[in-house]
Amino acid sequence: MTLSVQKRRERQKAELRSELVAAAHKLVQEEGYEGLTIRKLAKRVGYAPMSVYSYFADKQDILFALAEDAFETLARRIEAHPADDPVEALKAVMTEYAAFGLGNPNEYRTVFMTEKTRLPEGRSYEDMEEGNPAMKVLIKRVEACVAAGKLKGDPRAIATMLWTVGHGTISLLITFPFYPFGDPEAYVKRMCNFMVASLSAQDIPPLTETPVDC
Amino acid sequence: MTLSVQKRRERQKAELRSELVAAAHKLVQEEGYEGLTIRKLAKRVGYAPMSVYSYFADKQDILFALAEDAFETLARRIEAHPADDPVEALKAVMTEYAAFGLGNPNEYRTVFMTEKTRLPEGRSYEDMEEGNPAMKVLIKRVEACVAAGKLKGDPRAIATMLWTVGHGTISLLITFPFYPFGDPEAYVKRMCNFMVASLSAQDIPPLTETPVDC
DNA sequence: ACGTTACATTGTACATGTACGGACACGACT
DNA sequence: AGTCGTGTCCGTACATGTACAATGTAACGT
Repeated sequence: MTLSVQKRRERQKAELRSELVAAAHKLVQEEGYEGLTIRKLAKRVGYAPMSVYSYFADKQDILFALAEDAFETLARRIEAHPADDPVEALKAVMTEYAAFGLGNPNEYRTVFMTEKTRLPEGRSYEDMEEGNPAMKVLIKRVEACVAAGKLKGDPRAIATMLWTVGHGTISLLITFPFYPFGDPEAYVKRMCNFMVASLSAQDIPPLTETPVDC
Repeated sequence: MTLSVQKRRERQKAELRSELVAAAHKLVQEEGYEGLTIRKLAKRVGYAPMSVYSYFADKQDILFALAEDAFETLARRIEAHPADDPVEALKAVMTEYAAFGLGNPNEYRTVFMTEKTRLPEGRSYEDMEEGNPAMKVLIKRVEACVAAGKLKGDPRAIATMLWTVGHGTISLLITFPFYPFGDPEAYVKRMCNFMVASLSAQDIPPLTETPVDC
């Protein structure tokens, strides 16, 4: 019964990890984002500070776990949105994404604006989609637009470009709240509409691995 | 002679601050970005660690000073670029900006991707242009394009949108080097060309302070 | 049953950013 | 001249993240 023992161990470990994440979540809610320290977290669950490191590589890892939870709810919120017209459905992804980023700047920052020294242990790219389930929805809805003839070109390239602009918009609004963007929501809508209109007018080629001529 | 004495003091202080910045710069060159610590820096200039805080509010402030230096050289590099056609001149701003960001990720990060808890003491918005001289050039060249009839609309709005996309591109390339953007330079050029082409096709209204209808 | 091995837990220790308050020098004002 | 205020410099102290290694425990092989 070696396997079953191993699995029980893993399950135990996963449970304790979840408990730590829950405690961290409560701590953040109660004392704010900078109130989350390893020592306080350990005390909450009755462990020694260093024990936390059996479950998380470092503090970033804890923040990542918190942010992943938040992003899952984002994905659900996007999916839950009504999608009569494929183009409107695509716009909804961007506006919901932006609303989430502006409403959860800490989580957005830890996932999209911090150095990626260590990727969470899986194979690079899929892991990013894992930690960002919204990306999957985005690609799906882009494909729907292409299928409906509203957009033309490579879906992944289009989605990547949309992500690029959405991220630029959100991160600037977060980082420079005093810059005169005007109303944040209006600026988000402007960029969103601009991108959809512009993409509609072009045939977007796939991303190229090699340096390009012009 | 109160004034002159005050000024001498200020000059002295500015000199010492510059000396500290220079020492910090050398430290970073020698030991890398995480080798820059307050204690090492203080030892370099023969001060006690806490003395550094007479010249900088905190460590971020030091990093900011370093980054500002770097951005000034960026502005010079952009200005130095030949600008026969106004559209080409505009594209040159974006590609140089991107090249700088990809080549100096640490500086780019401290200026554009860190929380702005304390703005450097001046009045919000102009200070941002101060720390980012490239923005001034960008607006100027957008105005040139508008004047030449190549672009239509509000120059500041156009410049802001270009900045948004440029920043999104650079920060994603920096943060997710493993995401399959393809060749980074090619992706930068793609976004740059896409934006110029798209902006050419529309009349861009000014940024609005109030929430918008559609 | 017994030694071995792997792993969870922890105690200690260190480097770091920085808050706090003291010591001191020097110009300003009476 | 003497007192005071202001700003510089620094010694001490604390919270924090985390490296290192010791200790204990539980499963495993023999």
